[in-house]
Amino acid sequence: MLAKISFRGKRFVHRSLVVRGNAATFPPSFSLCQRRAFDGKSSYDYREILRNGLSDIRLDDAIGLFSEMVKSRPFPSIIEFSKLLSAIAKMKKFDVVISLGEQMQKLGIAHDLFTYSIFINCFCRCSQLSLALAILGKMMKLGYEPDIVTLSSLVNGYCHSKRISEAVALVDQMVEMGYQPNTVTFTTLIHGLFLHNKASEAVALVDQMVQRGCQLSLVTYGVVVNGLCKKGDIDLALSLLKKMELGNIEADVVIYNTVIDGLCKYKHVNDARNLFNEMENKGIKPDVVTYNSLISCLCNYGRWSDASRLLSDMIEKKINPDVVTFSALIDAFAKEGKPLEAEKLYKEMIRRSIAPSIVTYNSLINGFCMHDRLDEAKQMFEFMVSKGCFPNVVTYNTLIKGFCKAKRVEEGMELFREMSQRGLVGDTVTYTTLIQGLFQARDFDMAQELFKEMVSDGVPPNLMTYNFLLDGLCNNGKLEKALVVFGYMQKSKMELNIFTYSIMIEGMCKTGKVEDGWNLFCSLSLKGVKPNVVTYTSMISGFCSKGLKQEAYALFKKMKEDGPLPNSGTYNTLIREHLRDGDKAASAELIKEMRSCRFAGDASTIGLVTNMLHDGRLDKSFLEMLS
DNA sequence: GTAGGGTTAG
Repeated sequence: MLAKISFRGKRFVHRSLVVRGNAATFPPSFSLCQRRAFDGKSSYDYREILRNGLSDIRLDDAIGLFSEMVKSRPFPSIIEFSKLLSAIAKMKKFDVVISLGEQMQKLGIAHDLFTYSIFINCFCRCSQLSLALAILGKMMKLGYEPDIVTLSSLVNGYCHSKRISEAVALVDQMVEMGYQPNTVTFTTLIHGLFLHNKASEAVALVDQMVQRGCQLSLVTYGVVVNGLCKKGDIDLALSLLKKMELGNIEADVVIYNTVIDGLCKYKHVNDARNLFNEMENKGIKPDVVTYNSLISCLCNYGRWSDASRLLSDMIEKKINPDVVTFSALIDAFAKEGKPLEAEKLYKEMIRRSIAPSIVTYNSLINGFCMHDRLDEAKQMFEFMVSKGCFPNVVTYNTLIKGFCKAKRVEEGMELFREMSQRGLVGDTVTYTTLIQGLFQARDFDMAQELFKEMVSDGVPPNLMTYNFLLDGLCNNGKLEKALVVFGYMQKSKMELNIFTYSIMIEGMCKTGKVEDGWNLFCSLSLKGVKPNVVTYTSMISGFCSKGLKQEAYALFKKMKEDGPLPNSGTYNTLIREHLRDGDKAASAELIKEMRSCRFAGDASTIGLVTNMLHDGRLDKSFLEMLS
């Protein structure tokens, strides 16, 4: 069950262990082997290493140290073991700690309160809460009472095991039993609440902890500011940052980065830049992450020249760009259809010995796909594999989307099969893209087949998947089936959007169920969903098809008063209705209005007018008016 | 010698 750690004994010994003695004459590893060969056991003092502190020790060396410790007789004290274990836990190598603990057990080295506490923490951190609880039971049987530290670890364990209500209950229980939750306990729970999208409870708990006399720490502020930024409450995050600084807790670069990134994500680039200046004025140096947030943000706006300027700026300030910096810029240039610029940046990152990552390659592939250069996309795909960088589900999704968009859905399906052969599992995006592609190619059966496969494979369809399915069914004359799916969607927890309703309204209107369509349209305001231009146009078209010209015109009027702006489709639908009706004056009037909005007659309208010209119902001037 | 957290790219 637990990860086994392979021991490669001597290779793990820390350099400082061998510097003493004949290090000058022998290379380190050689000198060590020599000594081992002499006496068959370690001849250096692990105690000295422990005394000197383990803060900078590497994992390999820590494991080597452990293997030396278990060789010595008598065994080192449990305090010495716990120093080593906690150093490894600080590296977040929790599985290693657990494995070493098991080895101690096998060797008959008894644990104490501290080592048990370390194991409980490690089990909690790697989501093995039940094992943590088992250790707690064992520990209590031995007469050790858990203290606030151990209990806080368990609170963390519940938070990380999606059992937030039990985490809350545990803290309540602790209070009942007379424990005093401290800053760490509260901060852990606040973090858990944010992780479970319970931001308001988290914020309320901050107030409670203050009332209980617990000081907020930099960590507490970090948790809260991050949680607020992630849900878009940037103003509150910003005011907390100010409050923290007024309370004499010194801000660091990371908390500024968090807020700057939040501002970037929620489209306040200028505020982000202002905060950037503010932090510099306060003497907090921005780092590569700060720049990466700003550069990515500018790239997302297509402001690649501003982004490039920031790259020069950071290099000037001797802040080294990394793979994230280059990937963001390469992504922007590739999307913009500037492959030469992207390649220049790619070469520059190689020159700086920065290894491209899968994200870099995926961006390059996406750039080619977006500009219908599928052959080059595939070449890039092969190139990345040749460089030992293996495609992931995003790589395949990008290529599949490219092929579907280029109406080459069979090749998309081929890629889908290939990825399965490589042991990669398609996700919601993969299936959704292919279902859309298949419907577009009018391969209705295969599309529905794939939807079934998606569900049976346990890949959860999302709203987009369902919308494509509804659209496909409606376009295939299967309104009844679409209505069943729609009914299911309404009963589910999914929040349907205007696309869902537009598809259904159009489907109803096109099959003559205009009244049903109208009822659904009227129900939208109750649902708090605003109809868009497509919804209005579908409904207007529905009225027209039933000859309900007045209703159509009334809805058009309402749309102009408080709805979305009519588009070419809206005008053309109404113009055709007037023409069929023989109402030349009204048609001419509407064509004029449409032209003033810079729209022109569409193929369907021009076709109708041409026919009417031939049979003499219209004169030439109509055709001229249309374009 | 034991507990908590926050930032960036597709």
